[in-house]
Amino acid sequence: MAIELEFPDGQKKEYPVGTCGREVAISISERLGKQAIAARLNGVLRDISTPIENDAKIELITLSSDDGLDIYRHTAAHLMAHAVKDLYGDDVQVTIGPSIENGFYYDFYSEKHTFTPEEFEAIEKRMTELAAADLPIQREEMDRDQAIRLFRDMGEAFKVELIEDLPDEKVSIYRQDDFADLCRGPHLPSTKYLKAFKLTSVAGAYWRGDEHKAMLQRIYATAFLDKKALKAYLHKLEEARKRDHRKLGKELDLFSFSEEAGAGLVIWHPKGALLRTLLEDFERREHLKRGYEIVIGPQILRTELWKTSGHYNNYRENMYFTEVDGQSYGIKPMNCLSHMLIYKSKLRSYRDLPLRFFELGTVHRHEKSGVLHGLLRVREFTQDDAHLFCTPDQLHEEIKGVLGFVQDVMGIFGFEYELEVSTRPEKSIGTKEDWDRATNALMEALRETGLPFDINEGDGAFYGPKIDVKLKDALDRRWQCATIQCDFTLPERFDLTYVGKDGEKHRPVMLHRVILGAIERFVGVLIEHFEGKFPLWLSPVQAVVLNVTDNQQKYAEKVFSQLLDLGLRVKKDFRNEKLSFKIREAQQEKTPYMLVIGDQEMADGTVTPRFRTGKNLNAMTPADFAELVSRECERHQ
RNA sequence: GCCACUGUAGCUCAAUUGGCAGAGCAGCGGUUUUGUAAACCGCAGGUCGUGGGUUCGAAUCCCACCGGUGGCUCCA
Repeated sequence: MAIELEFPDGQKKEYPVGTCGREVAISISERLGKQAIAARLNGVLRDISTPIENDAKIELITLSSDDGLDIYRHTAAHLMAHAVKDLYGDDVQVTIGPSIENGFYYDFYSEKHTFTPEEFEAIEKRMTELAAADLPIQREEMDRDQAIRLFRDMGEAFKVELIEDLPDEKVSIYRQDDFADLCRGPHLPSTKYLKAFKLTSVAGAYWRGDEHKAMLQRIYATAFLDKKALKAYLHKLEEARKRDHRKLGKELDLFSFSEEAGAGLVIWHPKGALLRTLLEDFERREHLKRGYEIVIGPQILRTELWKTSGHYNNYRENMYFTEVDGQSYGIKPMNCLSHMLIYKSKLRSYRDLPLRFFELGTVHRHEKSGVLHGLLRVREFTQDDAHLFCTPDQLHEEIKGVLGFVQDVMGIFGFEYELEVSTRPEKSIGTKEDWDRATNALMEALRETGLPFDINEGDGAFYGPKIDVKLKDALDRRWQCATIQCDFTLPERFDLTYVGKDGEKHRPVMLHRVILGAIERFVGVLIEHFEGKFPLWLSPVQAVVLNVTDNQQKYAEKVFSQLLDLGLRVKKDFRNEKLSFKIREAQQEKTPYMLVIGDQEMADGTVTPRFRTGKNLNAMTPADFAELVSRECERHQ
């Protein structure tokens, strides 16, 4: 029997026959300063105490690794459940509690008790006591039936249900003191390792993620290896809250929502509307550059057409309907229909393809009330939507073109993003050949760009596979923005054709795609990304003219109108206030440039620009300043 | 939609266990003419989200509805 050990630093070592696994692990862990808390045994994560019975390849896991931290948090989840059971006993049933990014959660079920944040401190206190008690955490394997009996006797019905659904004959449970939990593991050897955790929120969650099943109470918590890291994380959260787009949207007077207008409907104020317009102008330019044609369709289309497209059957509960002259109309939740009508408006030849129809299309979707979230989830929004129609041969190049477009645009804004390919779901239409061809086209194009991507098996639309692009917001939440979707149904349902070289009719391939996604959502992510300090080319107000006293007002007016004429987005503040007061306000509005005009500037025919970082430039003429601004804007576009 | 929490002046927040609704900022009127993040004085501003109910009396307790927050399910 031979054991090959791999240390966290990559160093490897062989151990001789006959060595007991536990001893090896412990002795190694001692050599590492007791840092090893788990091990990857022949590729599988296991407890550090796992006995080794055969030849084995062991990779030691320390807390400083991602796996280690994950195990740490998972054990912390058990600790929380343990504390909750200690405090609330049989009033509360345990269910599951995994580790997540930055922490963990545990779902509890109770008819008698509702958790509130006021109780967090008491739970944390109990957790700290249990951790300090240095309780050994022991794994135990038992037969399914035995485990079912065990948890049934404990009154843990949810655990019983879990075990009943497990395929294995043997299940493992973890014990610490009198607390036992069904768990695959692995876990830390003892509770004493847990040093820094904090309960953060309580929320509802469906049992097994099914909205028809019981509603559980989920307690979210964060956990780090030490108090310092925990504090740093909490500080980061605090900072993130400061850049919340809902807060900044109000402070910067960009947009609002109105209870009177209705939920999920954005009201764009002058500065927000200008920001949005600048984005839209940018989009039109970028699309025209890439061979897209701008089109515009109606906001409502007859319900019959939504029946043809399949939306009436598959998407009706998300749609709004209205009646005109006794005819039923559907308010569009998507822009594809009119684009297809344009395609169908005349006979198409293979020579016409690819066709790329672009529309800044406003859509309405009846989103469930509970999901609305600032600009990130609304009921009326505008997509930078395009539909590409091409021959099967062109598909690959078209997808590559869109991916390149996405890369360019994300680069301009400096966004981090993740890519996912979603493959065929169970409920879907189209032939296997269609799906394979399209999925391969998506993946091949992605491989050629060299960007890393994940595969989301079975998560495609029912009509075709897709690539999703997810941006990260200030709280590290992912928001889907860009998406590229292949569609086999709509060309079929609408009988779209083109005449091929052979003179025969063929079916074009259709791609739905958006780059920013929804302008509303994108603006929301953008606000958080830049913390409201938009780059000059996107700033609704690029500069504000400030006079020091009334004495320079006439000259300042002249400068102001000159800059307006030169195309700058400029405001003036000639109020009878101290300069420092006006600068403070301009700073709070995050205006990029403040143009100070005092007697000196008036005498020289100049302005002194102050950037929002606090940096002053040398005095310059208004024309030179306008030149500087336009140069700076060009760099970003 | 579901679970929990929540709604007071334009904004940010107060209001002892039910007993006359308050502050700062913003606004308005004065004074002040000011050089890089807050000059000073005064005035005005609210049917306490809406509608019911309990009570001698409700911002406060109960119910319904409309919003919002944190999640879940769903999604751009």
